Amino acid sequence: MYNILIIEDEKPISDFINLSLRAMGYGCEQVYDGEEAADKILEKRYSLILLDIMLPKANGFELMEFIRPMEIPVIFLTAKASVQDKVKGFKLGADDYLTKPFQIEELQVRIENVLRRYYKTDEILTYKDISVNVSSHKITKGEKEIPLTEKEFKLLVLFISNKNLALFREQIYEKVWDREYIGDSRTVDMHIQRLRKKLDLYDQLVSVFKVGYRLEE
Amino acid sequence: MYNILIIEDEKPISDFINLSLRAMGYGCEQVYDGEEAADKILEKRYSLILLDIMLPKANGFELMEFIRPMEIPVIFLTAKASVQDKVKGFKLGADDYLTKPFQIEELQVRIENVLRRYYKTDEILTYKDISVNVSSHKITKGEKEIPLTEKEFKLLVLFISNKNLALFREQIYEKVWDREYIGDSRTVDMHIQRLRKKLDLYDQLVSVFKVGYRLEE
DNA sequence: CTAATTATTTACAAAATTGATACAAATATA
DNA sequence: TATATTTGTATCAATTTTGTAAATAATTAG
Repeated sequence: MYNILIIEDEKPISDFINLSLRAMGYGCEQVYDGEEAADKILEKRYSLILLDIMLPKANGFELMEFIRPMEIPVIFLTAKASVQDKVKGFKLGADDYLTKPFQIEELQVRIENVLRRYYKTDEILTYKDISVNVSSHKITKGEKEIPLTEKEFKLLVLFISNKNLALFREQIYEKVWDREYIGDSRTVDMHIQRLRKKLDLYDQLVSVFKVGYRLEE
Repeated sequence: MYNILIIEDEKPISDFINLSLRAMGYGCEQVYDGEEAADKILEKRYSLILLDIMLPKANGFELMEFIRPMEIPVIFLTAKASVQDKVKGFKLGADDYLTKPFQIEELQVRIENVLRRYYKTDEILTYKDISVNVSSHKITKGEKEIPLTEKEFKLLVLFISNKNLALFREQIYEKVWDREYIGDSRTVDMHIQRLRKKLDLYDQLVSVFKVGYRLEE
C-alpha cells in the first residue's frame, strides 16, 4: 500500500486531495508547513510526496533539496505556472508538475505514472505453476497465457490469497460478486467449475462438503 | 484473545453489545464519544473497532480517518443506511457495515469474518495426535489426513473444546445440529460411532450411561 | 443373576450436495 | 446492429452424507 504525504497549506485543497486519494486506496497524510513536512519525512518513509511550492516556514524549493537525497518521488503542486518555475522544479528533481487548479483525475493519472515509473511493482501472485499478474490481469500457467473472465480472475485471486483456507460459499460470493449472498444458488459452483477446467485445478481446488471450496497447497 | 473497542454513545446499545461480545469470549471496552475513542485508540492496540457514525465530539467518518493509518479493522454501526454513507464508509476503509437495528448474531458473524480476514490465524485444535485445523476444515491424525463429514467435524470440535466433560445428548444435538432436540433418537449415537471409527477413538470417546458422551484426556 | 434398559453395529434408504451439460439472459465487442 | 463472450440458471446424474430401523451386544438396577 502506497503512502502519500500531502504538503499543502490551504486546508480545503489538502483535505480534498486527501479524501480523493484515500478513495483511490492510497494511504495519505497531511501537513501544512515546511517544518512539519520535514519532521514527517524524517520519521516515515513515504512512497510519494505532493508538494506545494508556496508554504509557510520554508518554501517548496528548499524542501525539495531536503527531500532529494532520500529519493522519494515528488509531484509539485502549485499555482505558479511560469516556465522558469517548472524548469527549476525539474532541475531540483521533481518527477512531475501540476498547476492549480487541476482536475483530481489528472492528479490521479500523474500519481499512477510516477509510482509505476518509480516502483514498477506489478503485483504478482503465484500458485504452483500459475502466476497472476494482478495489475495487468494476465494469468499464465507454465509458459502459456490463459485468458480468464472477470469472475474467474477474482475467484482465482481470492483463492490464491487464501490458500488452504476453506472458504464458505457465502464469503466467496460476497467477495467476488460484492453483494449479499441470498442462500442456495449454484453460481459460485459453476464458476469454480470453469476455473478448474481452464487451469486444470480439479485436484487442487477441492470442494468442502456443506461449506464451500478450498485451494490446497 | 481479541480486544474490541465499542464506540457508541447510546449506552443501552453499547452495554448490550458489550455483554453479548463478552459472552462470546471477546475482551471489550466501551467509549461514548469521539475524543474518548481517540484517546483509547492511542493508548492501546485493539483487534477490532465497532464504530457508530453519529457521535458527540467528532463523527464516525472523522474518526475513521484517524483510525485508518493504524490498520485496525473497523465495522461501522449505524442507523444511517444510505448507499452514499456505506460507500463513504468503505472508501474510508471500513471493513464492514451494519445497520441498526441488527441481530446480535449478525454482528457476531461479521466480527468473526473480519477478524478472520484480518488476522488469518489458522485456528488449530489438538487432541493427542489429532489436529483439527478449523480454518481449512482439515483433520489429521498423526501424519495422515482423515476426511470427516460436516457433522463429524462439528462433533469433533465440540468434544475437543470440551475435553473431559460429559456432554448430554441434548446438548450435543443442539450444538451440532443447531436445532431443538426432540427426545430419543439414535442420531447422535450413530455419528459418535462414525467418528470413533474414523479416528479410532473407541477408548477415548466414551459413552456415559444415561447421559451422553465424554472425550477423555 | 436376570430382566430391563441402553448402547453399538450393520444395513439401507432418504435427503442433500456437488458435478456436468446445456441453454438462455445479460453484457461486451466489432 | 449483429456477433461473440460472459454469466447465471435449470436440469439431471453421480456422489456423499445423513437418519432410521432392526439386530446384536453391553451395562445397569434390582
